[in-house]
Amino acid sequence: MPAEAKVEASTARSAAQPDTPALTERQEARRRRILHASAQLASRGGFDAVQMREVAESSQVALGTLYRYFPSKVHLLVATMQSQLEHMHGTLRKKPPQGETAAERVAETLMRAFRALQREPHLADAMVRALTFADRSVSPEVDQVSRQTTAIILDAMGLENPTPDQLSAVRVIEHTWHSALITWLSGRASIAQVKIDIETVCRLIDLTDSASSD
Amino acid sequence: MPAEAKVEASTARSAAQPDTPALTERQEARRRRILHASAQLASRGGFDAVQMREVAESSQVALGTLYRYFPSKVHLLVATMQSQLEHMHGTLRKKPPQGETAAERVAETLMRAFRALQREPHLADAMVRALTFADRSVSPEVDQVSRQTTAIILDAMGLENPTPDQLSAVRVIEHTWHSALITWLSGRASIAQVKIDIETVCRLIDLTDSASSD
DNA sequence: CGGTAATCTAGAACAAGTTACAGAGTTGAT
DNA sequence: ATCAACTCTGTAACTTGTTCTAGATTACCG
Repeated sequence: MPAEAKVEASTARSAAQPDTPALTERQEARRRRILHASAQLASRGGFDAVQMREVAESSQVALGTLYRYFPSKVHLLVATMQSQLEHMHGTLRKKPPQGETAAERVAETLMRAFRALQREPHLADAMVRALTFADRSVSPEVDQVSRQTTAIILDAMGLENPTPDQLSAVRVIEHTWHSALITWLSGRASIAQVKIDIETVCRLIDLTDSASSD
Repeated sequence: MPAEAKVEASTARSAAQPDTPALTERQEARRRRILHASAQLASRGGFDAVQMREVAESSQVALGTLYRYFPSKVHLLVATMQSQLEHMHGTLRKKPPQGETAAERVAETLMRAFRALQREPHLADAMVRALTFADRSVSPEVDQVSRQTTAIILDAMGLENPTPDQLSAVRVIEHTWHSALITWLSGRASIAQVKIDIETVCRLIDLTDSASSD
């Protein structure tokens, strides 16, 4: 039998990954420390500043243990993004967007998220770069992030049963969102530019606004 | 004075970067060998298979020289993408798309490019991953790729003087194109999915089809 | 309590990107 | 032909992500 008493954690993570082997309290604590250290280092210097040895030291964990929890730097940063996304989804829920149309509400929501990212541009850099650099071995985790993002957008649209067309539009919005962030982070597009791109792509929603949910 | 007689090359590259110090024939040859080796290795195993030491060896160039020509692996792969893009733009010019509307023609063009990438998925992986992973130090080169892509799309639309709205739509299409490629490369989206996303985003063009060029 | 299986730690070792450097090779000018 | 300036080569060193290993800890079970 394994070490450290297993405890059923009721976090979003265990809910999302029911096959996860269930962690001890101390293990949960370690995991939190690691993610915290990761976010902290990322906030300073972005992707490059998140160095595995430093994360391990900051979180009081041996390097090998860090790799047991997160099998690669990209896994770690994608998990960091998951945790930040959950936080943001919670925040967004509290103040739903005010726009008249679904397109306006989605654009408003994404701009709100964008402003949050602007407050920690280095952290944003680390998370987004990891997300787009992730290879197949990180697919499940990246997919989880994608689902979370989709949920946020659908929330903003106020839809229960989106049509396939609407889901396509949402996917395109996500594509634009990620790629626009990258162009901003690498200094090739201004904040204003990103705003325009988001507003532009959100018009797609109106194209599918007729047929809709229950 | 420097070594090796300077020769004014009339390639797309020197035309695009007039500040480039102009290369010797032998230097042009080295550069070509390097790009060729890069593409070859990428075609095998994707991003990870492009190892700087191997590229240097394959192209009969010392490691230091490789770094003089391309200051990082990402620079190298972005340059590889530039060269591939030029080739593709040439190919596409020869057979313009047949669609009735601008949206159809753009979608057709991108799908043609997509099919080309499918023939060398590893190469596509290396180039696209490099492109989205590039940091600020590669901005000029990435921007060049972006301009080239924009040119291809505008060609397909058949526009001379695009409106700001249309340029926004084109940017969003590019965002979707890059991000959709990534989801495909990382196995999170099927080919069919990418097709749908491209077709979906191309509808944006119709939204701006009224006001247009001469 | 004692045993055992899994986990954790500390540190070495390895891999690949990047940098540094000494010496040889080119090139254009004089 | 010689020189100065630049470039190229070959190689070692350094950095950081990743893997490996031996020994200490922890948790559970009887």
